[in-house]
Amino acid sequence: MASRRPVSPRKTPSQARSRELVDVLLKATARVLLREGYEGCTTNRVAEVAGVSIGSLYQYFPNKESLVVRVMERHQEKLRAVMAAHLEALHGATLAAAVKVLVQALLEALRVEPKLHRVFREQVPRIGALKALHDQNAAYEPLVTAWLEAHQDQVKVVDRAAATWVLIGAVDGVVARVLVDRPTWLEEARLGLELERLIVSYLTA
Amino acid sequence: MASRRPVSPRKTPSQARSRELVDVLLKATARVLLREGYEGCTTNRVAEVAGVSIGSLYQYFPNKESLVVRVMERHQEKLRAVMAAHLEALHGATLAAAVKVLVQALLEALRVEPKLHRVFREQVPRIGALKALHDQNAAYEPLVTAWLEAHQDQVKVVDRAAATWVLIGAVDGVVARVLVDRPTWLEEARLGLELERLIVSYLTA
DNA sequence: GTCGAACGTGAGCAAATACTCGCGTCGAAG
DNA sequence: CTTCGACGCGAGTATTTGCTCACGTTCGAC
Repeated sequence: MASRRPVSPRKTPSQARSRELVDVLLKATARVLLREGYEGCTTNRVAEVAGVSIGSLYQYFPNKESLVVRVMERHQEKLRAVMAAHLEALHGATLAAAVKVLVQALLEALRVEPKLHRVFREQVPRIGALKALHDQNAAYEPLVTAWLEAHQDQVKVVDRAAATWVLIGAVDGVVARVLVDRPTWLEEARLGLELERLIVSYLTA
Repeated sequence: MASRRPVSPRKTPSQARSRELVDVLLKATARVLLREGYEGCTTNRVAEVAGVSIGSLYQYFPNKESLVVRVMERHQEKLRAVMAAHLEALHGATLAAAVKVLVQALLEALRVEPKLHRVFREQVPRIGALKALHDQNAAYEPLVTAWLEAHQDQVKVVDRAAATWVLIGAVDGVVARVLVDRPTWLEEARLGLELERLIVSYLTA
């Protein structure tokens, strides 16, 4: 292998054809990730699947990691968009209603590309620039804490910081398990109901 | 790299010195995993750290994956042993008491080698023979379901199968989050209390 | 039409890495 | 003491893979 981690800056696509090329490359990366896994996702293979020269790939992406980072970022932006569309309904909602909204928003977001989401979780290592992307949902910490504070009259919580991590961890864990072991449950109402019960009962018991 | 996935069977250590060699290799693997991560855990590096010839390594381990598999198996055996030591106290316990026992058993097990545990979770890919080891806690499914059935008089659960996955996922998720973002909490009582509340309130709400 | 810049190409390099093989050493059974 | 198999060694091989570079092509401004 050549020198590890080339830092050399790459071109930014300016003309239409090169912007399309970048798009084709990212789609190919996702495709390869799905079919061959992270280890099989080599730069040469991505270029081949994209029907693009390996040299062109390296004009816009400095290394393999940056490819996967961009694909994950794109995916997470989609998730955020789907969730954001639901969060309007939060204003002035009771605790139970708010939880329902949040859970439904989360589940609908996960239905966007569950297979790809699973590959990210199972195979993409939590290393370097990729690590930050995995910890994305840890970024919700202040939001959850604030939300708990806003509903403090309806919530029985001793330690708000601890409750925040427990909530995030628990929901994230259930989602991960379902994604891997019972993916079809994403389409069923039961999962949402159980998640709501998990959250509400923990907060109000 | 040589031919992928050599299936050739390896020697089983019979004399004392070779059994020690295998032990040294496994300890070195754990050490390298901790310090250099999974990607940096090459067979050559493991042999070097172990102070052992690369050839000797390949006499007892057919490939890199088998090394990591053995290290994870060893670790999981330790966890099981720690947990098993606590599970005597389960007989005839009430639901709340049983949950307390289970949570404490789990937390004590996690305190064995949390750093290593974290590396397994964060970096070891869920691929091939390693995948099964990651899904270890999914193996608790029938036990949890049976346990729910045994306490059905104290538990308000609609769908026992769904509840099982929610429980396993939630606990696993909280543990993962704590291990990564708040490792010091493993030593504090608060975490156990919150976990108990999460489980008990979900089951009895 | 012309010219310079952006774009696209793919053969091929350099480093890394999983793994083998031939040879020397040690241990223990007789 | 001899012998034989288990043990241990590490230089070396086959292959992969991330990445570069010299060259040809297309685009768009003038």
